[in-house]
Amino acid sequence: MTDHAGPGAGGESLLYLTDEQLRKGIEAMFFAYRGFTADPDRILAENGYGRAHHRALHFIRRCPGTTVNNLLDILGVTKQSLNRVLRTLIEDGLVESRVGNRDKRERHLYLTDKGAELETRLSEVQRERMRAAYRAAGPEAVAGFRKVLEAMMDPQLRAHFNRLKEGG
Amino acid sequence: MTDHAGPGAGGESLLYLTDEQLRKGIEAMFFAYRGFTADPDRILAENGYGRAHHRALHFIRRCPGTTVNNLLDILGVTKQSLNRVLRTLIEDGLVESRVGNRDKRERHLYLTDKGAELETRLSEVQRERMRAAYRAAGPEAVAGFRKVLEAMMDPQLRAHFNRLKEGG
DNA sequence: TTGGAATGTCAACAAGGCTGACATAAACTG
DNA sequence: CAGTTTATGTCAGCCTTGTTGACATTCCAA
Repeated sequence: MTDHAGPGAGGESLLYLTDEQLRKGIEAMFFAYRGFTADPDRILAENGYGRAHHRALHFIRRCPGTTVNNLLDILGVTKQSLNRVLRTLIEDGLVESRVGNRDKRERHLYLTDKGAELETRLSEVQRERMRAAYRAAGPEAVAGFRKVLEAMMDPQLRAHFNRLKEGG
Repeated sequence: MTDHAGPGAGGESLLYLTDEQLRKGIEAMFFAYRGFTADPDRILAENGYGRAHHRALHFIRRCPGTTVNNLLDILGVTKQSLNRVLRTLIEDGLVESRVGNRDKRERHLYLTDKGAELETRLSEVQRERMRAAYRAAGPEAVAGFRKVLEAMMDPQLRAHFNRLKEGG
């Protein structure tokens, strides 16, 4: 893995990165993302949902009462796409949509108990995979992992990312 | 970012991982993957291709002469899906399919000059994003990043991953 | 020679992106 | 108050990319 840290501890010095090393990182992202989504995908398929539903459930749990517009920003899809997903989740009683108090144009989204239950099941297997990977890789690796991922995001998404409640 | 590494420096000891920390890692994967694919997606859209084409081009470049079956394993899609993509790439003169010598049922896949050119353009922007993230995060972070990603893969995919030529 | 493997192809279907157009209600602005 | 903007929902249609099932071809190997 040739750390090749350059001179001092602190620094951004030059970091030699061959095309091959970078390609390997690209492939690592590709294969890891497959693993990352594999477990929840199975549960979703059993219940007749897809990844789009998972994403909505995840962020509604994380930001209870979020508006549709905020969710659109986070997910980066069109309102038509999101609406299709939300409609089924609401019809199926997993998500509740409440008209806003201050601004009655806005809809605030919440998980119902049933929605929270499915979200928990999905999240559980995914967290378990993360936990196992974190443990296998060790604490320093975890810190590095998150640094690189954060640096890889588009700035606007990084802002969203950092705005989400940090639990640790 | 409160790394919270647990007691001593060295160890795998117990690594306390709250659900919130794990969720944050999940979100990091989600947002980072968006960034990861954003740049090539733009180039692909200009040329009327999609991510599936990119994946095929990437692995054909990495494994020149690979068979369709091998590619199916790596990509994890059905032969019908892959075939649709390969057909357009072959029709457009980006990929060449040569009948095998030893086993004439097999098709060996190669990029044409034109295909290599597009792959290079796609790869370039993606490598540039990786390079920037790696540099921003620092060498130790890169090592950790790859450790966690590798631990996150399904074993079978990890085997594929490790079989790919390592440039560093 | 026959079975099975590797490949290709056709058809149909679904999820989940997209655009464009249009509707409604509420809020804001002058 | 009139007009505009904002937030949301909805309809219709299109595309990519995944799926399954069925079937043809080719050819290695027993």
